[in-house]
Amino acid sequence: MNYCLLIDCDNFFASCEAIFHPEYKNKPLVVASGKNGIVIARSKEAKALGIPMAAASFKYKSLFIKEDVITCKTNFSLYRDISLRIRETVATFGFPTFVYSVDEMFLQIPKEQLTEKLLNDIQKKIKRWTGIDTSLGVSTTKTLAKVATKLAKKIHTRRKILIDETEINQTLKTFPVEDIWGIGRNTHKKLITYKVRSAKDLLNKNPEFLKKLLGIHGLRTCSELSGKNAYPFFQTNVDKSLQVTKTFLTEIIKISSINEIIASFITEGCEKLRRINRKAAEFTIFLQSSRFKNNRQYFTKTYTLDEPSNYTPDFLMLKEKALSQLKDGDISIKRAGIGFSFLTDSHSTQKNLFHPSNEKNPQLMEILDHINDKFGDKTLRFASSSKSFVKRPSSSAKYTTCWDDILEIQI
DNA sequence: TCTGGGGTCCTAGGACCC
DNA sequence: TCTGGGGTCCTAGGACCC
Repeated sequence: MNYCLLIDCDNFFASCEAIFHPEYKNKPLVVASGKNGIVIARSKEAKALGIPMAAASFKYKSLFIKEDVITCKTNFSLYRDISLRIRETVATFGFPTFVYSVDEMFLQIPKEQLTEKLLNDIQKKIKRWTGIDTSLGVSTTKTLAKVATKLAKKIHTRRKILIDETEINQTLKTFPVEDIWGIGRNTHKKLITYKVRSAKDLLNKNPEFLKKLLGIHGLRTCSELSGKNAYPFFQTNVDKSLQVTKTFLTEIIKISSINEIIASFITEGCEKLRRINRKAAEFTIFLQSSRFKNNRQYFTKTYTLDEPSNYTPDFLMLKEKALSQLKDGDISIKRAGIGFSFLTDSHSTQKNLFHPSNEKNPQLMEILDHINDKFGDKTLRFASSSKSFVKRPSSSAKYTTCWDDILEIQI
């Protein structure tokens, strides 16, 4: 029998920013999603100042100034790379591992091998090899391991083994239902009307009621809370869809501008597809007006391709088709994006019998990717895509993934 | 004035078939 | 006037996660 260990990186994005800036240590720091974006990560000190998650940063500007809060713009290539290093570090312990997100992973630990010392060793090694602090929670199911991790974050060791049945029971009595993994805002609202406030209250409801109110999710959550695994340890790790979306600083009404922007998204998305050796059979373009205003407008077009593709011009053509239906001012666009779905392996794609593909030159894309890899993004680009459609506030350097950004130190 | 950007899975209802 | 029943598949939208 195995236990389930969840490793959760503390304040992950904020901690990543601090790795290469010792002067950021023990200072309030937030990572925001753009110039006026929302706060998506906070250091311990920033949390203590009462800055909530997902706060619109412009609303907290004066607090940021008053308290000397360091604000960083997201630097995902850095976070991804640090995440990869953490995985490599954890792999040295040799337990089956399922990576759940950029800052969380589950490990299967055989019952007889679980000790406080093991957990301590894992934490220490990750800290030493990557500079990141972690919280560890152990229990019998993933959902309970999540509960344990929540508890761990309140303990100074940041470790919690929650396997004793009586203790689990006691814990669930006071564990807020909205903190359970899988219970979101909407479900919480529903549950409150039935006076379900703690995890235990949820467990006490009968299955038929739960199925009706929350669907299959509710049943699974309950089963996990009672110690029965409802999710396989290894879940699919293959991407099923891929998106590129952006929210703009100001609204866009000119179709020619949106044309360029979507073309850039397509270029970026197709590069991603080729990097992960995937082709898409379905393609979506969407444009949206601001979600904070009345009269929300949407424009969505989905195309099914005759044959899966990751050849940029295929999608640029579909974009022409979609956007030709619009004229300036039809919609004031605050957010736009594209999505690829029904991804298949690019080496074994199904050909279409009735629409034989015109011979595309995959080498062309290979060369393009190669040149851009070597000489930097957008060295070579399609004329229809804009070179840079937003002035990006600068992120921290790509310390670990870009030769030009490698840190120089004097000793 | 300014409010990420990715993902996954499930469900209800319509279309369609025999 | 009266017009079945059971099944599958597809899709949009909703809920959740980080």
